[in-house]
Amino acid sequence: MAELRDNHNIVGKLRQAGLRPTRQRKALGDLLFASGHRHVTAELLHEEALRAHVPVSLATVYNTLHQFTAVGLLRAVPVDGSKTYFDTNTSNHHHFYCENNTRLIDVPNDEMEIVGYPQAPEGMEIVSVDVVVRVREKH
Amino acid sequence: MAELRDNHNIVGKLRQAGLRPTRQRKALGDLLFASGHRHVTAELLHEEALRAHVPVSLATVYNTLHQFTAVGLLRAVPVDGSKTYFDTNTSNHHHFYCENNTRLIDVPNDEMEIVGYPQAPEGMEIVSVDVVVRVREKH
DNA sequence: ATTTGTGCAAATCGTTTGCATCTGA
DNA sequence: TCAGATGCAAACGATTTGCACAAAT
Repeated sequence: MAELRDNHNIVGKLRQAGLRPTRQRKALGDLLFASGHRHVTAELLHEEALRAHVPVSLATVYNTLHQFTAVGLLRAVPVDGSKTYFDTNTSNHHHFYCENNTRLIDVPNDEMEIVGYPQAPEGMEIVSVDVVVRVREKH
Repeated sequence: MAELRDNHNIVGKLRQAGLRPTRQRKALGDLLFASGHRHVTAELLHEEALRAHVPVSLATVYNTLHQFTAVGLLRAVPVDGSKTYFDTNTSNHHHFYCENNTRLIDVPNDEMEIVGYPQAPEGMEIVSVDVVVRVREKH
Protein backbone atom coordinates (compact mmCIF):
# COMPACT_ATOMS: atom_id res chain seq x y z
CA MET A 1 0.00 0.00 0.00
CA ALA A 2 1.72 3.17 -1.10
CA GLU A 3 1.17 6.42 0.73
CA LEU A 4 -2.31 7.73 0.19
CA ARG A 5 -1.19 11.33 0.10
CA ASP A 6 1.16 10.56 -2.72
CA ASN A 7 -1.63 11.40 -5.12
CA HIS A 8 0.44 13.60 -7.34
CA ASN A 9 1.96 10.39 -8.70
CA ILE A 10 5.06 11.58 -10.45
CA VAL A 11 5.90 8.33 -12.09
CA GLY A 12 2.48 8.20 -13.69
CA LYS A 13 2.73 11.76 -14.91
CA LEU A 14 6.16 11.12 -16.37
CA ARG A 15 5.15 7.88 -18.07
CA GLN A 16 2.08 9.50 -19.49
CA ALA A 17 4.23 12.29 -20.87
CA GLY A 18 6.64 9.84 -22.42
CA LEU A 19 9.43 10.80 -20.06
CA ARG A 20 11.47 8.12 -18.36
CA PRO A 21 11.04 8.25 -14.62
CA THR A 22 14.65 8.76 -13.72
CA ARG A 23 15.89 9.42 -10.22
CA GLN A 24 16.37 13.14 -10.82
CA ARG A 25 13.09 13.68 -12.64
CA LYS A 26 11.20 11.95 -9.88
CA ALA A 27 12.98 13.98 -7.23
CA LEU A 28 12.39 17.28 -9.02
CA GLY A 29 8.80 16.31 -9.69
CA ASP A 30 8.29 15.61 -6.02
CA LEU A 31 9.70 18.97 -5.06
CA LEU A 32 7.48 20.67 -7.60
CA PHE A 33 4.20 18.85 -7.22
CA ALA A 34 4.10 17.25 -3.78
CA SER A 35 2.70 20.31 -2.05
CA GLY A 36 0.45 23.06 -3.44
CA HIS A 37 1.25 25.32 -6.36
CA ARG A 38 4.68 26.84 -6.69
CA HIS A 39 6.69 29.39 -8.63
CA VAL A 40 10.29 28.41 -9.15
CA THR A 41 13.37 29.38 -11.08
CA ALA A 42 15.97 26.86 -12.19
CA GLU A 43 18.44 28.14 -9.66
CA LEU A 44 15.95 27.92 -6.82
CA LEU A 45 14.89 24.39 -7.64
CA HIS A 46 18.49 23.36 -7.98
CA GLU A 47 19.38 24.61 -4.52
CA GLU A 48 16.32 22.95 -3.13
CA ALA A 49 17.27 19.64 -4.66
CA LEU A 50 20.76 19.81 -3.26
CA ARG A 51 19.39 20.70 0.14
CA ALA A 52 17.17 17.63 -0.11
CA HIS A 53 20.28 15.57 -0.81
CA VAL A 54 19.36 14.91 -4.39
CA PRO A 55 22.51 15.65 -6.31
CA VAL A 56 21.35 17.07 -9.64
CA SER A 57 23.27 19.26 -11.99
CA LEU A 58 21.94 22.68 -12.86
CA ALA A 59 21.89 21.66 -16.53
CA THR A 60 19.58 18.79 -15.72
CA VAL A 61 17.30 21.08 -13.77
CA TYR A 62 17.02 23.31 -16.84
CA ASN A 63 16.38 20.30 -19.07
CA THR A 64 13.75 18.97 -16.74
CA LEU A 65 11.93 22.27 -16.34
CA HIS A 66 11.75 22.67 -20.09
CA GLN A 67 10.62 19.10 -20.66
CA PHE A 68 7.95 19.45 -18.00
CA THR A 69 6.82 22.66 -19.64
CA ALA A 70 6.73 21.06 -23.07
CA VAL A 71 4.40 18.31 -21.87
CA GLY A 72 2.16 20.71 -19.98
CA LEU A 73 3.14 19.88 -16.43
CA LEU A 74 4.48 23.39 -15.95
CA ARG A 75 3.82 26.80 -17.36
CA ALA A 76 6.59 29.27 -18.08
CA VAL A 77 5.82 32.73 -16.78
CA PRO A 78 7.24 35.56 -18.83
CA VAL A 79 8.37 38.10 -16.31
CA ASP A 80 10.43 40.95 -17.56
CA GLY A 81 13.53 40.16 -15.53
CA SER A 82 16.32 38.03 -16.85
CA LYS A 83 15.28 34.90 -15.02
CA THR A 84 12.63 32.50 -16.23
CA TYR A 85 9.94 31.44 -13.80
CA PHE A 86 7.98 28.21 -13.89
CA ASP A 87 4.55 27.79 -12.38
CA THR A 88 3.06 24.49 -11.30
CA ASN A 89 -0.37 26.00 -11.78
CA THR A 90 -0.96 25.64 -15.48
CA SER A 91 -4.49 26.99 -15.42
CA ASN A 92 -5.33 30.45 -16.61
CA HIS A 93 -4.34 33.13 -14.11
CA HIS A 94 -2.16 36.19 -13.76
CA HIS A 95 0.74 37.26 -11.58
CA PHE A 96 2.12 39.94 -9.38
CA TYR A 97 5.85 40.32 -9.80
CA CYS A 98 7.52 41.97 -6.83
CA GLU A 99 10.51 44.00 -7.89
CA ASN A 100 12.09 43.99 -4.45
CA ASN A 101 12.29 40.30 -3.78
CA THR A 102 11.88 39.12 -7.36
CA ARG A 103 9.09 36.80 -6.40
CA LEU A 104 5.84 35.87 -8.09
CA ILE A 105 2.43 35.87 -6.45
CA ASP A 106 -0.84 34.77 -8.02
CA VAL A 107 -3.45 37.41 -8.68
CA PRO A 108 -6.72 36.17 -7.17
CA ASN A 109 -8.82 35.09 -10.08
CA ASP A 110 -11.74 37.41 -9.46
CA GLU A 111 -9.71 40.59 -9.12
CA MET A 112 -8.76 41.10 -12.71
CA GLU A 113 -10.11 40.02 -16.02
CA ILE A 114 -9.21 40.52 -19.62
CA VAL A 115 -12.11 41.61 -21.75
CA GLY A 116 -11.97 41.21 -25.47
CA TYR A 117 -9.57 38.79 -26.99
CA PRO A 118 -7.65 40.77 -29.58
CA GLN A 119 -7.52 39.71 -33.17
CA ALA A 120 -4.11 38.27 -33.93
CA PRO A 121 -2.26 39.96 -36.78
CA GLU A 122 -2.68 38.54 -40.28
CA GLY A 123 -1.50 34.94 -40.49
CA MET A 124 -0.78 34.67 -36.80
CA GLU A 125 -2.46 32.80 -34.00
CA ILE A 126 -2.51 33.57 -30.31
CA VAL A 127 -0.37 31.33 -28.17
CA SER A 128 -1.04 32.88 -24.80
CA VAL A 129 -1.98 36.08 -23.06
CA ASP A 130 0.27 36.93 -20.19
CA VAL A 131 -0.45 39.57 -17.64
CA VAL A 132 2.14 40.66 -15.14
CA VAL A 133 1.31 43.22 -12.50
CA ARG A 134 4.56 44.62 -11.35
CA VAL A 135 4.55 45.79 -7.73
CA ARG A 136 7.05 47.18 -5.29
CA GLU A 137 7.19 47.86 -1.58
CA LYS A 138 5.35 51.00 -0.61
CA HIS A 139 7.62 53.97 0.25
CA MET B 1 11.79 79.03 -39.89
CA ALA B 2 13.07 75.64 -38.85
CA GLU B 3 11.67 72.56 -40.49
CA LEU B 4 8.04 72.24 -39.61
CA ARG B 5 8.22 68.47 -39.40
CA ASP B 6 11.00 68.67 -36.90
CA ASN B 7 8.42 68.94 -34.21
CA HIS B 8 9.81 66.18 -32.12
CA ASN B 9 12.53 68.61 -31.02
CA ILE B 10 15.10 66.36 -29.45
CA VAL B 11 17.22 69.06 -27.97
CA GLY B 12 14.23 70.49 -26.17
CA LYS B 13 13.22 67.08 -24.86
CA LEU B 14 16.71 66.41 -23.64
CA ARG B 15 17.11 69.78 -21.99
CA GLN B 16 13.79 69.46 -20.31
CA ALA B 17 14.85 66.08 -18.98
CA GLY B 18 18.11 67.46 -17.69
CA LEU B 19 20.15 65.47 -20.18
CA ARG B 20 22.90 67.16 -22.11
CA PRO B 21 22.15 67.21 -25.82
CA THR B 22 25.26 65.36 -26.87
CA ARG B 23 25.93 64.25 -30.40
CA GLN B 24 24.99 60.63 -29.71
CA ARG B 25 21.88 61.39 -27.68
CA LYS B 26 20.60 63.71 -30.38
CA ALA B 27 21.29 61.14 -33.06
CA LEU B 28 19.63 58.31 -31.15
CA GLY B 29 16.75 60.58 -30.28
CA ASP B 30 16.26 61.40 -33.94
CA LEU B 31 16.25 57.75 -34.88
CA LEU B 32 13.74 57.03 -32.15
CA PHE B 33 11.37 59.96 -32.39
CA ALA B 34 11.62 61.47 -35.85
CA SER B 35 9.05 59.17 -37.38
CA GLY B 36 6.05 57.47 -35.78
CA HIS B 37 6.13 55.10 -32.84
CA ARG B 38 8.75 52.39 -32.67
CA HIS B 39 9.79 49.28 -30.80
CA VAL B 40 13.52 48.82 -30.53
CA THR B 41 16.14 46.76 -28.79
CA ALA B 42 19.56 48.08 -27.91
CA GLU B 43 21.17 45.96 -30.57
CA LEU B 44 18.76 47.12 -33.25
CA LEU B 45 19.18 50.78 -32.47
CA HIS B 46 22.91 50.37 -32.38
CA GLU B 47 23.02 48.86 -35.85
CA GLU B 48 20.72 51.55 -37.11
CA ALA B 49 22.96 54.26 -35.74
CA LEU B 50 26.05 52.77 -37.34
CA ARG B 51 24.20 52.47 -40.62
CA ALA B 52 23.33 56.15 -40.33
CA HIS B 53 27.03 56.89 -39.87
CA VAL B 54 26.67 57.84 -36.25
CA PRO B 55 29.42 55.96 -34.51
CA VAL B 56 28.05 55.11 -31.07
CA SER B 57 29.16 52.36 -28.79
CA LEU B 58 26.69 49.72 -27.73
CA ALA B 59 27.29 50.68 -24.11
CA THR B 60 26.19 54.21 -24.86
CA VAL B 61 23.08 52.94 -26.58
CA TYR B 62 22.21 51.01 -23.44
CA ASN B 63 22.90 54.02 -21.28
CA THR B 64 20.81 56.25 -23.48
CA LEU B 65 17.86 53.89 -23.66
CA HIS B 66 17.81 53.60 -19.90
CA GLN B 67 18.15 57.32 -19.38
CA PHE B 68 15.35 58.02 -21.83
CA THR B 69 13.22 55.48 -20.02
CA ALA B 70 14.00 57.01 -16.65
CA VAL B 71 12.81 60.42 -17.79
CA GLY B 72 9.70 59.06 -19.46
CA LEU B 73 10.65 59.43 -23.09
CA LEU B 74 10.53 55.67 -23.53
CA ARG B 75 8.75 52.78 -21.97
CA ALA B 76 10.42 49.43 -21.35
CA VAL B 77 8.31 46.51 -22.50
CA PRO B 78 8.71 43.35 -20.48
CA VAL B 79 8.57 40.57 -23.02
CA ASP B 80 9.45 37.15 -21.87
CA GLY B 81 12.50 36.73 -24.02
CA SER B 82 15.96 37.65 -22.88
CA LYS B 83 16.04 40.92 -24.77
CA THR B 84 14.65 44.17 -23.49
CA TYR B 85 12.37 46.15 -25.78
CA PHE B 86 11.79 49.88 -25.66
CA ASP B 87 8.68 51.57 -26.96
CA THR B 88 8.47 55.21 -28.02
CA ASN B 89 4.77 55.11 -27.29
CA THR B 90 4.63 55.67 -23.56
CA SER B 91 0.87 55.76 -23.33
CA ASN B 92 -1.12 52.87 -21.99
CA HIS B 93 -1.42 50.02 -24.45
CA HIS B 94 -0.58 46.34 -24.89
CA HIS B 95 1.53 44.26 -27.25
CA PHE B 96 1.63 41.27 -29.47
CA TYR B 97 4.94 39.49 -29.30
CA CYS B 98 5.65 37.37 -32.34
CA GLU B 99 7.72 34.34 -31.47
CA ASN B 100 8.92 33.77 -35.01
CA ASN B 101 10.48 37.10 -35.76
CA THR B 102 10.81 38.32 -32.15
CA ARG B 103 9.03 41.52 -33.00
CA LEU B 104 6.52 43.63 -31.10
CA ILE B 105 3.26 44.94 -32.49
CA ASP B 106 0.76 47.18 -30.73
CA VAL B 107 -2.60 45.75 -29.83
CA PRO B 108 -5.25 48.15 -31.12
CA ASN B 109 -6.55 49.95 -28.10
CA ASP B 110 -10.16 48.92 -28.44
CA GLU B 111 -9.53 45.21 -28.87
CA MET B 112 -8.59 44.32 -25.36
CA GLU B 113 -9.17 45.79 -21.98
CA ILE B 114 -8.28 44.90 -18.46
CA VAL B 115 -11.19 45.01 -16.09
CA GLY B 116 -10.64 45.28 -12.39
CA TYR B 117 -7.43 46.58 -11.04
CA PRO B 118 -6.21 43.95 -8.61
CA GLN B 119 -5.45 44.83 -5.05
CA ALA B 120 -1.69 44.83 -4.54
CA PRO B 121 -0.43 42.50 -1.81
CA GLU B 122 -0.01 43.93 1.69
CA GLY B 123 2.46 46.79 1.79
CA MET B 124 2.98 46.83 -1.97
CA GLU B 125 1.93 49.25 -4.64
CA ILE B 126 1.33 48.64 -8.31
CA VAL B 127 4.02 49.92 -10.63
CA SER B 128 2.53 48.81 -13.92
CA VAL B 129 0.34 46.24 -15.56
CA ASP B 130 1.88 44.66 -18.58
CA VAL B 131 0.01 42.52 -21.04
CA VAL B 132 1.80 40.55 -23.71
CA VAL B 133 -0.15 38.53 -26.22
CA ARG B 134 2.24 36.04 -27.62
CA VAL B 135 1.51 34.97 -31.17
CA ARG B 136 3.09 32.73 -33.75
CA GLU B 137 2.68 32.10 -37.45
CA LYS B 138 -0.30 29.91 -38.24
CA HIS B 139 0.53 26.31 -39.20
C1' DA C 1 21.94 -3.76 -26.40
C1' DT C 2 19.99 0.35 -27.49
C1' DT C 3 18.13 4.42 -26.46
C1' DT C 4 17.66 8.21 -23.50
C1' DG C 5 19.31 11.01 -19.69
C1' DT C 6 22.94 13.18 -16.94
C1' DG C 7 26.97 15.96 -15.55
C1' DC C 8 30.60 18.76 -16.37
C1' DA C 9 32.91 22.44 -18.34
C1' DA C 10 33.16 25.47 -21.97
C1' DA C 11 30.56 28.49 -24.90
C1' DT C 12 26.92 32.00 -25.78
C1' DC C 13 24.04 35.99 -25.38
C1' DG C 14 22.36 40.18 -23.62
C1' DT C 15 23.66 43.45 -20.54
C1' DT C 16 26.59 45.97 -17.10
C1' DT C 17 30.75 47.91 -15.19
C1' DG C 18 35.41 50.06 -14.44
C1' DC C 19 38.15 53.26 -15.95
C1' DA C 20 40.73 56.30 -18.99
C1' DT C 21 39.58 59.79 -22.23
C1' DC C 22 36.80 63.31 -24.26
C1' DT C 23 33.26 67.05 -24.55
C1' DG C 24 29.64 70.44 -23.77
C1' DA C 25 28.13 74.27 -20.74
C1' DT D 1 37.34 74.33 -15.91
C1' DC D 2 35.10 70.25 -14.86
C1' DA D 3 30.99 67.60 -14.09
C1' DG D 4 29.00 64.65 -17.00
C1' DA D 5 29.42 61.42 -21.32
C1' DT D 6 31.49 58.15 -24.02
C1' DG D 7 34.11 54.00 -25.56
C1' DC D 8 36.42 50.01 -24.91
C1' DA D 9 37.24 45.75 -23.05
C1' DA D 10 36.64 42.90 -19.38
C1' DA D 11 33.18 41.08 -16.16
C1' DC D 12 28.65 39.05 -15.40
C1' DG D 13 24.54 36.18 -14.80
C1' DA D 14 21.32 33.21 -16.79
C1' DT D 15 21.00 29.79 -19.98
C1' DT D 16 22.61 26.41 -23.61
C1' DT D 17 25.57 23.12 -25.72
C1' DG D 18 28.99 19.31 -26.74
C1' DC D 19 30.42 15.30 -25.48
C1' DA D 20 31.87 11.33 -22.51
C1' DC D 21 29.69 8.51 -19.13
C1' DA D 22 25.67 6.27 -16.78
C1' DA D 23 21.16 4.43 -16.34
C1' DA D 24 16.49 2.83 -17.98
C1' DT D 25 13.87 -0.21 -21.00
